[in-house]
Amino acid sequence: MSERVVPEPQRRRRRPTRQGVVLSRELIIDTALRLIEQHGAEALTVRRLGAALGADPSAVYRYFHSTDDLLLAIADELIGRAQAGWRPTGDWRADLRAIGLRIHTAYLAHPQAALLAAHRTTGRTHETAAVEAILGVLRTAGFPDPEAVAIYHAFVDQSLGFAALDAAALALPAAAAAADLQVWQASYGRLDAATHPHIAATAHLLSTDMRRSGYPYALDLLLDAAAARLAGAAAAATEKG
Amino acid sequence: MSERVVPEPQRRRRRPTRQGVVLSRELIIDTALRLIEQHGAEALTVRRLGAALGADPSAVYRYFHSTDDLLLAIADELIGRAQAGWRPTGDWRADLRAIGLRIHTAYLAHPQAALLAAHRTTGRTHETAAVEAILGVLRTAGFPDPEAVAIYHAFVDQSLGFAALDAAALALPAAAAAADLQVWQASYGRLDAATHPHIAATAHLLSTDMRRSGYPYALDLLLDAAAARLAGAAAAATEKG
DNA sequence: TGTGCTACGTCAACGTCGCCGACATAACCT
DNA sequence: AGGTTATGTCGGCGACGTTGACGTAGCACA
Repeated sequence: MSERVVPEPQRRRRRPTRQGVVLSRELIIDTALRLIEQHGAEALTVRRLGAALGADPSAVYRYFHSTDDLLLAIADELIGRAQAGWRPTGDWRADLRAIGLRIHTAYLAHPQAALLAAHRTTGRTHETAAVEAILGVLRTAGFPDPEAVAIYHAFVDQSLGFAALDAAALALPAAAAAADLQVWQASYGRLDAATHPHIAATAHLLSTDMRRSGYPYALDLLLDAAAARLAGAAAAATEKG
Repeated sequence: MSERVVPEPQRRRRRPTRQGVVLSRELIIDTALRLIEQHGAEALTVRRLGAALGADPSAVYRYFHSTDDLLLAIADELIGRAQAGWRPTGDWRADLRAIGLRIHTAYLAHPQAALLAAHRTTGRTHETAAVEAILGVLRTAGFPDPEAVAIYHAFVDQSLGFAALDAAALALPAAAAAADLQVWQASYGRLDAATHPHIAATAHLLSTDMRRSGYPYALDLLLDAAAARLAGAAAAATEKG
């Protein structure tokens, strides 16, 4: 086989499939995303994708080297969607909060792809744009460079980490996901107060709280701490100068 | 079939396999961890596990209902190793910091397994013990229950999220990992100051900072914010009472 | 020491998966 | 109009998780 995939710009012969569909990378990515969205993460198999497209499953390999290649392409699409239309307001805290929540929700909209995407450094245009935007918010807010970089690092990795964690939970097969949720009511709700007093005292709070993502609260904690450090840096500068 | 698995305490007939190995849940878990460690996460299949054990693959189903069941057992084992030997000191902040770092390092010791396990709720003994310990630290420190639960949630998911993220980086094939690191020097180091002023101004800081995990710093930020909220709650209580 | 029960290791098989080599044909170029 | 070749289709390979049936070896009890 050696090279089955032809780069998109060189494609010229758009032969329709037996069922009359004209394939393209874009169409395949959109169809894959729709498949994940409608029928769950485990529905994305090459055979099912072929069926959904109205083409032989192996036709997908004319456009992507492997399913991993396809998933990375989907991931790249997600990064673009997360950033689309964002503009800074000048309020650093509100801006960072908005960016964080955007990343989180964009990834969670397509958990399967998020799992693969979250931990890679691509260096591509969408990524560099995001890095520049976040650093810009921090530096114009008045954070000294070393602090700005450290907070940038913590902020981004926390966002991606939570996104990956929450995406993974969503990407679970339905049965496993239900079981995981059930644990908080079943197991933790019935633990003996003698052996596990703290869990017993807060079981009702736990079972409702663990249903939601912990990200928004964690994000607020991070922004709180950052604000405190900014105030500290400003005070030190005033005192000194 | 209905029930193939016999609970561990009721096992009595320890028949060796054809190759002379005496199976047990513990042996299977250890072997699975070793398999993942040596040959990557994708090497954990029932067939390969059987081969590594010196037993028929289906023998695994005498000890675990499914591969997911096995995975949960592995996850709980990792939690157990993280907590092994930990004792509270009475200083809530130091205690939480120690637990967080323990979780992080325990998962990073088995990056491939961490990737599979970090996002599961097991409800098993090691996990409940860890939950009880963390909640205990927070509640005896004086956090009101709702706040204790919220901070618990943020703390745990932050630890697991970073663990998963950093584990993923460690688990990458050597070539891909090197490429990812290189990006920070190559791509980001050469961006034009006109189009990306903030990155250009901090490129040297970025390339050194992104080499390390952002977790310790993010953890400190979280603890800072928690301490501030505890102080606020204490002040409100004093004022009121 | 012998006998019966059954836990547990083994075997073969099912349906699914990703992926690939070979083939056929329609779209384009000249 | 004819040749080239990109691209859709077909059949099949090896691996996957999982299961039902089978046999045998270990234990309990005599």
